[in-house]
Amino acid sequence: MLDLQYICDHVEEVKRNCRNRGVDVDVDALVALRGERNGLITQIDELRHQQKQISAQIPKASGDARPALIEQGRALRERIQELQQRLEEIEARIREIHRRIPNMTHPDAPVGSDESASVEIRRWGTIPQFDFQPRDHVELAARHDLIDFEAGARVAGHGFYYLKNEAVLLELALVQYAIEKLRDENFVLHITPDLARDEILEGIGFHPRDDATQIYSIENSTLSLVATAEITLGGALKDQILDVEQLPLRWAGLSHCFRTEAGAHGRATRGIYRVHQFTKVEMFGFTAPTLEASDAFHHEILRIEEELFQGLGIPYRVIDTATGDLGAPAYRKFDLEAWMPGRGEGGAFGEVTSASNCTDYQARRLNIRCRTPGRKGTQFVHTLNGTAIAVSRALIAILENFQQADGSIVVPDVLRKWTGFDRIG
RNA sequence: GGAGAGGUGGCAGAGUGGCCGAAUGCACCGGUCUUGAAAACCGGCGUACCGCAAGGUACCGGGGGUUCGAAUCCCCCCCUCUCCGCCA
Repeated sequence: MLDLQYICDHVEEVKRNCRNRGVDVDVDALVALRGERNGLITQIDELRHQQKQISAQIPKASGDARPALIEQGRALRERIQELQQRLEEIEARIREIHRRIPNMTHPDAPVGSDESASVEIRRWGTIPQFDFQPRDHVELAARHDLIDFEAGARVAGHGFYYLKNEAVLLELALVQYAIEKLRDENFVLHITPDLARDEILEGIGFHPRDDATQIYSIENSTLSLVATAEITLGGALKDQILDVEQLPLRWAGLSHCFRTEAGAHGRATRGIYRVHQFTKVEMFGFTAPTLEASDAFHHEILRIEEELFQGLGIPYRVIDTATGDLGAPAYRKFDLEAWMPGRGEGGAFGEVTSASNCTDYQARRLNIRCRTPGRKGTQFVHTLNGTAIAVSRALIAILENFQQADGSIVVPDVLRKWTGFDRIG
């Protein structure tokens, strides 16, 4: 959520930003409604002021002066209630527009309506050249009995799967690898709940009970399954006031992630690229409320993501996400796309991580503030999030990049201390 | 699942219809004292909204209600804690 005052002070910028992000929202209506709202508030405050004065007179008033005062008070109450009702209607309309306005955008973020406008910043690694026809991860998994899609479908439906045998150890190794790296980077480690209250999801920017939601909700409750530990990590400090000197907070969280993938059917449904459940290690940052602070943290998250994939030896490219593809909360977003030899015709890059700077957009909704010594009041902190390892997609990259002519798969060196084996097959 | 207790400012914790936006303590900020620090003492210190300002209004878990007037009374909901049961 943007500050309403900011929106009204920067109408043209906000409108342009909405256009760039492909969000159709009537900013002028918002400004007009706010004017109406302010007028009403002024009126109501004045009436309440009168009412208070009358009420204060009553205990001191003589017996025969009282009935008239009481009657005046009653009349004022009724008038206030009327105006109050109108005010609430207007505020509801304001909220409806307000919540649809996305975050502002980093000046360097590429402007464009979709993915195709995103900019590749750099590449790392060498795309493997195979002197045989490379298999995709589904074939490789079948060959080594690593993933049971049929059992997943029988038990939980399409999009669920069982990891088996070496894949189990690979998942655990990837988690350990990411966790160890983040501990070395001085992140506070967490294993978070896999469910969260809907208000937390909304604060982060998800819409749990919407029609086209990405979120599984628990019936007869206000809980939903989390789509990422971003939700539980960010939500953990809801309504808290932090000391700016203890910022930035560097947090990491391990959780399962559940996604309905509504509307994604028929799109890359093969294998474990797009699934309803996976395991992920996530980074989250709370920084001081300045673009310098959050920008610096953003680049640090990106650096860590790159180092994780460099450590695995998986080629990737870094994408600066176009405005139309940022989603509402992000001010800027970098994605890592790993090379996946089995993807598309002859291999393709596939998204494996993302790193977002959400500035104060989430903090305003979650009411996470900080206090600065010598400064009056509080400010909303900046929040950031980034993927350390999303296991399912990292697994694809490992299986496909490190497959050998004989069908075996070489395990990245950095994982071997946890897998206990250096090759599958 | 059963029984009970409770939700008040950054924290702790008073407050059962008007004198309460709210005592007190801690924390924090400024000052006196001190070589410096601590202690002690003095003063200040919630958030948000409306207003050019003076100032005003709202906020005691959330929502409704009673009343001229509600932190305080009534109703509904949410949450937290304790004990018991069940359970990895």
